[in-house]
Amino acid sequence: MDDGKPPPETPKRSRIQKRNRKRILDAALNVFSQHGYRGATLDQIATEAGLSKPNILYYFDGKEAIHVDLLNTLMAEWLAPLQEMDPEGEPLDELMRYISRKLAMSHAYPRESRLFANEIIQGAPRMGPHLASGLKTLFDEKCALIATWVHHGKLAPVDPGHLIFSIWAVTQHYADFEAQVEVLMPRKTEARAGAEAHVETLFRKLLTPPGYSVRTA
Amino acid sequence: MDDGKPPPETPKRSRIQKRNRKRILDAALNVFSQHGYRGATLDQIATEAGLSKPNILYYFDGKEAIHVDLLNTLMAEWLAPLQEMDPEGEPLDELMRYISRKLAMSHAYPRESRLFANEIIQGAPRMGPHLASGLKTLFDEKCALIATWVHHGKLAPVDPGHLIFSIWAVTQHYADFEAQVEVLMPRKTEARAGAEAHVETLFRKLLTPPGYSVRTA
DNA sequence: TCGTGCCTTTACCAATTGGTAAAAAACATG
DNA sequence: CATGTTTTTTACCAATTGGTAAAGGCACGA
Repeated sequence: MDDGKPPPETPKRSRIQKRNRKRILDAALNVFSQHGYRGATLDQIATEAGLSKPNILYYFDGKEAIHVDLLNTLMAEWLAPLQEMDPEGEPLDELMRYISRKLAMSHAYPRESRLFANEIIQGAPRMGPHLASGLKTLFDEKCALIATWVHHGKLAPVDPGHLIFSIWAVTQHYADFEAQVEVLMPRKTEARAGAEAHVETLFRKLLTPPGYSVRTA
Repeated sequence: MDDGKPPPETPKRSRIQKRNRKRILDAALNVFSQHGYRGATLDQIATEAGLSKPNILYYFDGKEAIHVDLLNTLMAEWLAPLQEMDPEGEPLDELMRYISRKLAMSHAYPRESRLFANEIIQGAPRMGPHLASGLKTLFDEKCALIATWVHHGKLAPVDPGHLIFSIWAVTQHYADFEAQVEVLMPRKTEARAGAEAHVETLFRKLLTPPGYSVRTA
C-alpha cells in the first residue's frame, strides 16, 4: 500500500542552495510587493538577486512558484501576533498588546504588508484556498474569544469581526499607503510616534468597558 | 506675447467619441483596478471595451494616458466628501457625516478605491505630483479645521492627520480587501450593516468630547 | 454621385515576457 | 588528481507586450 506522498520532504538543501534561495526570495519580495504578481518580471527579480534568469529557474519551478512560496512562508509570521493573543490574559491588555505589535510589524515589514495587500486587492487568486482554510479558522477562533470577553463585560460591546478588520486596516495603512503618508506627513519620526499614540487611543476608547477603573499607579 | 497654453481646450467631442471614450475608461477601470498599472494590458482593456486595440489608441495616446486620465477624472469625485466637510457645521456631526459618506462610497465604488490603492501601494509613480499639490493642500486645510475644532473643545483631543488616515484606512478596507472580507464574513448584507454600525461607534467614541451631552429626543 | 472627414480594421513591428536545452564551469569527494 | 554531482552560463523559443502605418469603411452634405 503506497501512502501516496513521499516522506515528509526534509528540504535537505546545501548551504549554497539556502543562500541563493534566500537571495531570490528577498529580491522577489521587493519586486512582487512593488508591482503585484502580473506586474513583476523574472528578469527584474533576477537582476535584483544578482543571478541570471535561468539560474533562478534552477531553484524555483517558475514565477508562480516563487510567489506562492513567498506567500506561504510569510503568512505564518504575519499572523503570529494575532495567534498569540492569549485567552487567559486580561482582555483589554491582550487586545491592546496585539494592536501595538501589529502596528510595529507594519513599520518593520512594509514589504510583507504590501505583498499581501497586492495579492488581496487583486482578488487573492493565489491565496484563496489559504484564506478559506487557515486564516478563516484563526479568524473565527479569535472572534469567538473576543465575543466571550465582551459577553463577560471585559470589553465594551463590539463586533469582533469588524474590530479585527479595523485593526488590520489602520495598522497596515501605514505600510501599504506609505507613499501617501510620506507626502502628507513628511516628518517621518514624528509621524511614527503620532501613529502609535493615535491608534492606541482609538482602540482603547472603543474597547474600554463602561465603568472601567483606570489604575493610576 | 504668446501665453504658451492654447485656449481652454473645450473637448468638443462627437457623441460617438463620448460613447467610446466612456467605454474605454470603464474597461480600463476594471482592468487597472484589478491588476495595477504594469499588470494591465491594452489587449485586455480592448477586449473588455469591445473595441480593437488600435481603435483604443485612436482615442488615447497610450496605456499611460488612459491611466492618468482615469486618475485625474476620478480624483475629484473621490475627494468630494472630504472637501464638503463644512467649517460652519457642528464639528462632530460634520465628521460623522464625512465618515458615513466615505464608507458609502467605498461600498458603491470599490473599483475606484482599488485603482487608487494599487497606484499608491506601488509608490504612486503617476500620481506623485498630484498628491503633493492638490491632495496635500486639501489635507492640510482640513487638518487645520479639525485642529481648531479640537482647540475649541468641540471634539476630544485627536491628531487630525492620523484621524484622517484612520478614516481612510477603515472605510477603504472594505473595498480594497473585499476578497478577504468576503471569505471571512460571508453573509454580505449583514456584513455591510455591521460595518456601518462598527465604524460609526469606533469614531464616535474617539471624537466625542468629554462631558458631551447626548440629545435624547 | 462624389467627396470629405471621421472612425475602424488589417497587417505589421521591435521589445519583452516566461521558459527550455544543453554545454560549460565549479565543486565535492575519494 | 580523477570523477561524478551540483551550479551557472550561453543560446535559444514561442507568445505577448505596447505601438504604428496605411488602407478601408461609413455617414453626410453639396
